[in-house]
Amino acid sequence: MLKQECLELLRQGLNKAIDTGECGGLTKTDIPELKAEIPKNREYGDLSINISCLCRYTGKSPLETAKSIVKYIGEGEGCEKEVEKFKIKIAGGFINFKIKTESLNREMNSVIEEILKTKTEYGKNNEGNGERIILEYVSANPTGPFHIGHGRWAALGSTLANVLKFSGYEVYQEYYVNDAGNQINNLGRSLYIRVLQQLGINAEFPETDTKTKSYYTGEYLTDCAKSFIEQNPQVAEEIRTKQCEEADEKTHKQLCEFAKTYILTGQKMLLEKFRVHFDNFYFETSLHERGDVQSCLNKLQAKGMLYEKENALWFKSSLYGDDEDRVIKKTDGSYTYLTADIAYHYDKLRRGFSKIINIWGADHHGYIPRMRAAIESFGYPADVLVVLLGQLVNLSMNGEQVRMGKRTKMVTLRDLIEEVGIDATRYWMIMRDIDNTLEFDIDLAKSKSDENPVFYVQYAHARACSIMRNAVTERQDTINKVTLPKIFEKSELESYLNNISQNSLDILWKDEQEAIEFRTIIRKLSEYKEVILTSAKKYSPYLITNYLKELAAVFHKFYAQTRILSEDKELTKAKLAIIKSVIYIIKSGLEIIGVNAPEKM
RNA sequence: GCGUCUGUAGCUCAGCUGGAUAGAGCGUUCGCCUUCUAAGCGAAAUGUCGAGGGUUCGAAUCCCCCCAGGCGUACCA
Repeated sequence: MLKQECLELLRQGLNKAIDTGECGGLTKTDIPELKAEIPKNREYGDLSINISCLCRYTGKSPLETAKSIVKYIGEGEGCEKEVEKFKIKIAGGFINFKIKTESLNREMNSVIEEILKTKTEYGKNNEGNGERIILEYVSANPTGPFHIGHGRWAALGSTLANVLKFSGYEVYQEYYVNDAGNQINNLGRSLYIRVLQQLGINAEFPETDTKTKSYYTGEYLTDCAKSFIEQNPQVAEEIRTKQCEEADEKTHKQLCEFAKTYILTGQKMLLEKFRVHFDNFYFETSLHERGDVQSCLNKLQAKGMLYEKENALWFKSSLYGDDEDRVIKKTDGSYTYLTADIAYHYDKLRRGFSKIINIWGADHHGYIPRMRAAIESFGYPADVLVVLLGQLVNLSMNGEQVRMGKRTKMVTLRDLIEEVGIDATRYWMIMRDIDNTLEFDIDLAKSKSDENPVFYVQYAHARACSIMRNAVTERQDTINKVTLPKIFEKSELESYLNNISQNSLDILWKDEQEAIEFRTIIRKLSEYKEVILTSAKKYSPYLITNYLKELAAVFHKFYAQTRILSEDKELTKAKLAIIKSVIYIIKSGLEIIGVNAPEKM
């Protein structure tokens, strides 16, 4: 890599300058990490190293410091020097490297060669070195359909899993099902009302103002009630004859179980459809059944992390930075949500994952300190737990905000997917940083125009594919009304691309004007590696959508100004090598974010 | 009150591990289809980077404070 070579040259110069005492107080140990970057303004050169940060040690101005370093590099005088591959020029505190054309072209050739050899695997790296990560996301309650926010976590989580895997992590995707607690009782009671209604009995949801007893009044339980009656005719008959205000214990249990399964099944189907795959669905009830919750409490007890107060059992989370201690066992003897969740996270640790990543909605942020406290109580470092807090989604339609309430009529994820499609929904859900509230404009996401980044990127892919097709098929010349022969036999072209040699690409650099265009697009392609890496390191899938949009823009521009297919077969082949590379990278990027890469549009 | 996220062009947002003149897209105006998809390309205009301090050779970027908005602040899950 030329970047490393620049840095190496600089290091050599710097060391000599230090040895000869020209760098004032700068010693070899306090040299900060220097970076070679592509300058925004390309007139400065191809790569640039900023050495201004050394000035505090050297006691000289940036320019003087740069001069004393460059003095010991290569041939030439003063501010302009030359080495085998670069021309070096000082500008203020910047040392700029202009890569000599021949080296540059060779670098470009090698990028294309690597892409064509690795195909959609280009950019794969081993940053993670097999580290085992458990990624938990969505984990919606089995009490209703997914709302838009769940869609964001689903898209984000599945993409993150893909990026991390691409970067050498081993990722286990898990979904936690909160199938215990009051909410399930509420669900069962709500289903009972719907069943009564379906049986033609006059029943309404009671007005409630207590926090522990409420109802899910959404329409979705109506369908659930229908299938309950269908599948449990005797029970339905009993209910009809008794017409009680509330179901008896046994029936209630049955209703709870039915509703839970019904909704969960629907959720699973929707996730699959949305291209989100979980390795495991983890049930809260299983924790209770195995006694894991109790044994986890024993563990905390043994560590002196629990105490009794006001007839409840408390967890000393404030010992580890939480604002206050938290109730672990209520006065009525039941556990809080936190209790089971601590047991769940303890289980994650026990299963041997070295990193626990959770995607939670921003409304759960207050929950982080107590969870972290639990992790630390068990003797694990606090940073094994990474919580990615996702800001919520604002939906707008016809210029109006659509609020998403949970228990009233709302726009669900299913509605959204039906309206705008899976590709657009996924793309839109991840294209903003997780820290930003997402403005989801349904009309825009639906539009098949340049306003919509999804189509812009997909269109670039389809366009590129189209060129590849045209290269190996006969075409109609509409003006002269003749059939143009195919330029290549399919096998001929494929064999060329699959066994690419760098020499065959040298033809690209003959025409100076075109060479500039080729370099622009190849440089963009080579950025993909870094985008993947940063995206994985920062847990930021949106960087990939940003990149894809930029790559698509570069390609569209390239397409407009450069003719690919021509009589010159050798040149055409080499150009097609670039086009094929573009296809691989876009395809790879879209695959990672779970969006289709259509070959025709 | 406390915690947390956000505040960059009319709109939606990049840039925020500090660096050389702050970038896109949309919208506006004007161009480009006689050979590879015009779902595209080109040109023009647009900014007290929320305000104020500080650190630094250098700040949209780091620190402090203030202002505005979202979210949270349960023995709910």
